[in-house]
Amino acid sequence: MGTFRLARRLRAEKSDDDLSDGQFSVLAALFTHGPHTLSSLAERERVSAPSMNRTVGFLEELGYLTRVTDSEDKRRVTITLTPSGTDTVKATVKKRDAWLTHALKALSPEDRATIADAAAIMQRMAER
Amino acid sequence: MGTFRLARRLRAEKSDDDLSDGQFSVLAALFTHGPHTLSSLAERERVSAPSMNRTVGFLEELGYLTRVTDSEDKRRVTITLTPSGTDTVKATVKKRDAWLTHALKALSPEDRATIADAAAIMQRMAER
DNA sequence: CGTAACTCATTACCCTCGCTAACTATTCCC
DNA sequence: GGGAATAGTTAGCGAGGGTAATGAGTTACG
Repeated sequence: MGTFRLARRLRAEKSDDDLSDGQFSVLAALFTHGPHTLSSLAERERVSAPSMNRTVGFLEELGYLTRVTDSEDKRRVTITLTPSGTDTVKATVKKRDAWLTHALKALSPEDRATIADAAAIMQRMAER
Repeated sequence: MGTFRLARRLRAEKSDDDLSDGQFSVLAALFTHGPHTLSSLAERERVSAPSMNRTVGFLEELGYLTRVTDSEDKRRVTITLTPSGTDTVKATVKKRDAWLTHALKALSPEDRATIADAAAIMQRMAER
């Protein structure tokens, strides 16, 4: 179960970010997959709706996203990245890559390729 | 950052266990690496001493391990798996493997090999 | 057409598990 | 012998997850 330990390690590494993993992950999802409703976000991140609601609320306060109630179905709320949110995603990706790329540089090209392949496979597994 | 999502997925999958990841991880460490002191366990799991202390306390209450103060250095405490703890490790490993092996069976042998290699590399990275 | 059932978001509250700070007991060393 | 260092522990905080309950809006149907 070294995966958990690596996750903890990664988490520790980006420490002086203002955003937690879950928070950033939401911004990233909005960035790569466009606007979502609350529940679709919750489902995508495999988290309960109330949890996602809190995360979204936090990100809204920071001005990274906006909630707009749908005009057709007023129960629904459309969550969209603000320009500031988009900037943050780009900046954070860059920052986070720093440690990883540093760590990856210490590996052989073969190892790097292995990691990349495995990442793709894991992605598919997680989305199953 | 699909790694976090996979970790969450794995976590969800073993849900009706009585042990959390961290708790099980401690038992597994004792199982594979033998008795530890509190601080060595904390360091191995990359967790603070108080956190590890709580986890160990919990596992002690369940009768999975014992604390014995060292006779030479009475500050130190030796933490050892009980037979019940050993059984639990074996049983839990078996149970946890179920979902993973199921998921892995859906992959091609090449993919499985990739995952295995990557796991080894990640292990090394996490322990750096 | 009106009401019952359902759906989406939200609020209230709790639990787990991480942390730091502070304390105790023991050992080290001068 | 007494101060510094070390191992474990206790106390208390915060982040982030969960479930239950509520409110508002929509849909189904008698």
